[in-house]
Amino acid sequence: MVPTSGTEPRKITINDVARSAGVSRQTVSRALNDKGEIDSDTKQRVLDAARALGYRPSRFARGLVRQDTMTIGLVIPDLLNPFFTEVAAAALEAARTRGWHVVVYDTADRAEEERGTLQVISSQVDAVIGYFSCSESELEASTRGMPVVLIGREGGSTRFSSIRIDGEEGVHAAVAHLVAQGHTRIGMLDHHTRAEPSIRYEWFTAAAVAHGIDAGLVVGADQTADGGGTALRTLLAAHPEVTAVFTFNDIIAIGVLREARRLGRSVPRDLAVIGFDGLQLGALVEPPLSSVALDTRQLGALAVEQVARLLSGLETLGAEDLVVRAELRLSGSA
Amino acid sequence: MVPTSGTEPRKITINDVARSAGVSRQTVSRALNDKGEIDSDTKQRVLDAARALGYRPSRFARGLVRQDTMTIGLVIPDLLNPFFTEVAAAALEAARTRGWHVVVYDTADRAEEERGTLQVISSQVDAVIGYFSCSESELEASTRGMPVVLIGREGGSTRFSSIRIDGEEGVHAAVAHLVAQGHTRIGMLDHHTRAEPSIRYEWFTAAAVAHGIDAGLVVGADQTADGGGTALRTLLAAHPEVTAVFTFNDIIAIGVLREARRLGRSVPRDLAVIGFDGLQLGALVEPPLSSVALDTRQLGALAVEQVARLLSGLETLGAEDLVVRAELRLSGSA
DNA sequence: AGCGCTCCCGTGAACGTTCACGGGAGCGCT
DNA sequence: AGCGCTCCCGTGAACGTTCACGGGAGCGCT
Repeated sequence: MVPTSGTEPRKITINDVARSAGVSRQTVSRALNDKGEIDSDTKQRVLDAARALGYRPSRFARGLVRQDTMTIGLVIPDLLNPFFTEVAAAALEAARTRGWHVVVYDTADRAEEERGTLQVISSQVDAVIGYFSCSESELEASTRGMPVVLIGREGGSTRFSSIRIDGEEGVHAAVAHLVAQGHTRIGMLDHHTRAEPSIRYEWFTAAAVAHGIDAGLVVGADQTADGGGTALRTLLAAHPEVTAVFTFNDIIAIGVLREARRLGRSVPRDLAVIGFDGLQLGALVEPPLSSVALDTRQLGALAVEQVARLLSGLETLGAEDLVVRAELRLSGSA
Repeated sequence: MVPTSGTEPRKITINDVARSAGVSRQTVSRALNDKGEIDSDTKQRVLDAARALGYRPSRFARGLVRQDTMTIGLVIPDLLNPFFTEVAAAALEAARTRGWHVVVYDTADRAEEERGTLQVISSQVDAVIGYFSCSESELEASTRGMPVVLIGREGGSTRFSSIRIDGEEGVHAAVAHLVAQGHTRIGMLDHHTRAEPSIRYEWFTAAAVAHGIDAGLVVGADQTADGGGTALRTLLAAHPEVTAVFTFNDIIAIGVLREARRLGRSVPRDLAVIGFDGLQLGALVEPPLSSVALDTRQLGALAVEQVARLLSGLETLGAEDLVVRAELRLSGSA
């Protein structure tokens, strides 16, 4: 019979090691876990046997009997997007202080990968924190009974907790600042992954209207630096009179800074720029980026905190507590 | 008796749901896993009971019986360091194509956290990819029998596989380029987390000697942009004649670019700068960063590939295949 | 009436580990 | 001699799920 490539050799168990070393499985367990109550010679013999056989303990069997580990899943669309890098780092930090493990899933911004992740995640983790683009019913179907905390998404149902990002005042302050600097033609580079405009655009519109300026100078942009550059060209081609730009996020704004330089426009003199997110990255570019900044560490900490409450059955945080405020932070670019 | 905060309510099991719904545990399993062979009314009753009780299946029990999931641990010192962000993203991507799960541990660059991670990781994952600063014997003690692939570290023993970063030629090319541009006083900003100089410094020294220039203009720098700025000031204070700088990595180089601007030095005219790593970030700063660039995606893919071979018992890759070459990539800064 | 088939459900066993407990051997002390 | 203690080791049970298998009820067909 030809052995197929799929025929795994039967898994080595603790009993195989025990037999090989001439001891009981309990003694093997003692040797491997550095417990006492074992002779040092015996211990060495067991360790040698385990190594010779290539034994690896089953984490499932171990986890089943001593139920002391907690693992959460973190689902993000793109780890290389600095915003999600910061969120992930914050979540990892908050999880670490609780001794939790974090399985990270990067869905590459594709619905297909997100669906695939949702299908497998429930058997891997005890709770989920994430940024999802699928419908709530899809989410519900694959996370039955599991705590789920959404980030940056207005939760329609009460099934899921969600951390809300409130930038209304911050965006208002940003527009007010630009107007105070004398700008009257302020463009916005929104994201364009969705058909409908973003809530950040709505905040911008409201602020513009409140200051009596045109809120219609809007162009969709890819959520990358290149996308920001391209969108800036489009915006300036359509509206050359624009002297200030507010962007959906910092990555787009950084692309704007770069493109402005290529176009020979000095920032902030010829073009004022304000982003959104307040990434650490904004301090590295020239000029340093002004931004409606939010505290990503607080965001991660809040998400983990809520998961902890959901898991323990404690009183959960209400929607009014699950908010991260974004505030205007002025730097060189505006 | 006062209930202590530690008294968890006994975990709800499949049997509790079965009893509540008046069926057997197998029927509960069928309902929850969308298997057939179940009446739709029964299924709904089970689902309701499960929800009412707050039942969450044990992933350990499930994993124990159907052994089909593979999980690897990824240990990095700082996810916010863009180099490790890229490595992590690459590893996640490579793992995803294999259907593997990845638990990420950020050790915050602290030996204590690294030790803590090592202690718990063995019961959580099937293999480890990581960047460790501890000794090999410590590593060995806590990863007994588990495949381990180290990145960017010369493996002394044969116990561990390691992905080597070979920048010798790339650094030589960088120095050659600077010399060709007329630079004779080239400084280096090494990292200073360790007592001994880095291997990148050794490459730099060898290249400098080969070109007959002084290799002694070296200053240690923190692995941050601020660290790079501070180190540049120190370097220029001691050696005002320096006209070019090679840095341990891109983050330090970006700090150098920023500091040069503050000092009124134009890059590359007054100061040429070449980094190491080739981060995507380098394209966002002004001027775009020249760097001895390595392919982080290849690095991640290679690490995951080796883990797969170690786990399956296939022939493993030898040291000569576990190499990522870093090559000079010129951009605006030099 | 008897047979086979489909639909639906339940019971014993197994996955691989740790926990709880029991107990033998050897030694020192009274 | 008897007792207690330490050191070392082994056996049954349990963790909570899925798999394999058996089987009853109901229906249609010959």
